[in-house]
Amino acid sequence: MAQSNSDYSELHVRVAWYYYKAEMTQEEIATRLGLSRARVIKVLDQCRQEGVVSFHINSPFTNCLQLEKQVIDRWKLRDAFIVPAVDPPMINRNLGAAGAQYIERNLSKEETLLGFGWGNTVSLTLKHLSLMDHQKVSMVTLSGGITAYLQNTYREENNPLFKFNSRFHIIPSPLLVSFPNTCRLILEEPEVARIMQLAQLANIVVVGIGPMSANATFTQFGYITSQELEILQKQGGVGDILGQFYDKDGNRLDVDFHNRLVAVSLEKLKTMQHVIGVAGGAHKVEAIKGALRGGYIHSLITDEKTALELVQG
Amino acid sequence: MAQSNSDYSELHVRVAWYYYKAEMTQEEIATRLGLSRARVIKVLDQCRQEGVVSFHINSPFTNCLQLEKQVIDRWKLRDAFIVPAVDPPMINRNLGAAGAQYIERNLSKEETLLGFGWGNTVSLTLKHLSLMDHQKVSMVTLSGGITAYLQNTYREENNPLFKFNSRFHIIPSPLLVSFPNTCRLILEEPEVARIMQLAQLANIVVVGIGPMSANATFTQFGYITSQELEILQKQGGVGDILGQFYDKDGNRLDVDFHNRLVAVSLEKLKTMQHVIGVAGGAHKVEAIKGALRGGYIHSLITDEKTALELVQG
DNA sequence: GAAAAACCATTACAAATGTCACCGTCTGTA
DNA sequence: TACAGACGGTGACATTTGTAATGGTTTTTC
Repeated sequence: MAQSNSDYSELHVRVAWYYYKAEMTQEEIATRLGLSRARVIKVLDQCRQEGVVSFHINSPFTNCLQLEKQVIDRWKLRDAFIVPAVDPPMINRNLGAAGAQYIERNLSKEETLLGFGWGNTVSLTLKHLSLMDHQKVSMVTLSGGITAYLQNTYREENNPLFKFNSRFHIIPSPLLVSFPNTCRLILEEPEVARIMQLAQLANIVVVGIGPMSANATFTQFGYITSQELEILQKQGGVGDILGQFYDKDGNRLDVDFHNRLVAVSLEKLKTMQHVIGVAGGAHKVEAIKGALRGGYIHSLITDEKTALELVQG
Repeated sequence: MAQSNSDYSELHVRVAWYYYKAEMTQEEIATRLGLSRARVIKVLDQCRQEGVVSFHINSPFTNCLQLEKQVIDRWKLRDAFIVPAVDPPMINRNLGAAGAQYIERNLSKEETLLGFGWGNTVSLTLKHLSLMDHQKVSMVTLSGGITAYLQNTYREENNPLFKFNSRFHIIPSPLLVSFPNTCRLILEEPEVARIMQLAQLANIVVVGIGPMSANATFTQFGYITSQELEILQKQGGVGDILGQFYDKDGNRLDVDFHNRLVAVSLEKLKTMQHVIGVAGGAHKVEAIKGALRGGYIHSLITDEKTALELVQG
């Protein structure tokens, strides 16, 4: 019954099924399959990690729906998905799970192209996405800086890039380069230009929203020095999307290093089909408001606490 | 934050989210929400029961896929979904879970009409279907005999009939009546005829396959006496779909009580868009083979063990 | 072909989860 | 007012799940 090459996931699917669908205990499963209980535990762990099993929370009537409505109305959004708040260290994990569930349920049967922005939350969303064996999904990045997508993965096989049968199109370049000139040249490279054009066709785009602070992923990655950060703040910057900073009204700042970024421009982002912002946490509220005022995102995924601040502000 | 009337599910969604997505322990959840741990356990139970949370098993590469292919080829099916086998008493539960997951993943974004046949497995499928708040789903029955759909539910609010925002169209009649004449009159009733016509439009139809034995749900419900059963067996009957018996080649038997059934006929079933049979267990193998030979179903959902018998036979 | 690494069973223990019996509170009813 | 019944908290206990240490076996690597 076991198959040579597919043994690995064969076992995983089987264990996951027995545990989550047939509601057998781990001990029963171990006995039945001739494994140690410890092994069953490990396999189940991997199943959750790698999306062999995924949990969906369906609210039949209302949950944060009340709040969702308020946020949608107040900010003229297309859609909002608001999930229960968790404590700070876990916020991004939580939002990643939220983003993934949102995407999964909004995936149509048709061929879909998913666009992904840069950042920790986005990367976590990617991580939580379950392998969708039966769906035709391709993915494309909206910026350079591939490493950021990989930071939250454990091993190679567990890499989101491999989760999809279909293509993963990555802009082959760093996110930020040293000279505007280099940047221009990279953007003109056919291989790069091709992917950025492809990105325009994405059906769903997920972007993170970066706050204006020293502990933002963006600054922590060393893309911005603390002096530069100060300058940006002086110019009224409140946050960034795809590395591009804007003020509280959402106007893109006119700063040097925007010319050194390899990323889809905010202008182009505005023309895309469905841009979803995933962000939350007290320190991001101003950044989110700016993004909303700038009209860069159509839908917002966030947590309760943040959402409350967005409607009360 | 809590809302008067929606308190009930509000809490449920919150607890489920914290447990399954944020991976908090029950104790943490209890503390955070000011509940007893026992309560959290109960709420989680209800969440699983009522589909507030649902588990999906996604096989990235292969699982029983090998077998699925074989079954599809051998019987010229459109699709097959084969899940790990469990021990006899749990078979139907398992198949119900399988049926539900299959439907959920095959639901398109568009308005969908689901048709449901009669029987225990079908009823369990219905029970496992998660409330799909964002999907437009209507349901329609293919036969009389409403009670069968309710046998596996616990309380009123937990009733599948209420799971769907949208309409649930039920043929208002018993499954079997005493005289062919009564039957004819019922079928001519506009209210009945209307729904049976509607059923023709179903995008997906799920039917059970009944075996030819005294402990089949059909006989246990008292629709058939043991003498009648014997007669049917003598005539070559191997199983039934929607109360209609057929022989091993799938030819519908010519027996009296088919004229007393309020159900979509097998002939009409054959013209439907996508008919899915859900059935498994050693005692059903012959019935399933008959159904396959008769061409009554396009796709089959079953378990490994049964599938093996189907390809080896 | 030997050392290193990966894998897995086993065991014992710790933590989380599930069950139960008991109790108080609140609500509707006679 | 009294009483029944639903609900939910509490604490003891049983079961299940998770973790870590040990040791044997297989696979990889040089």
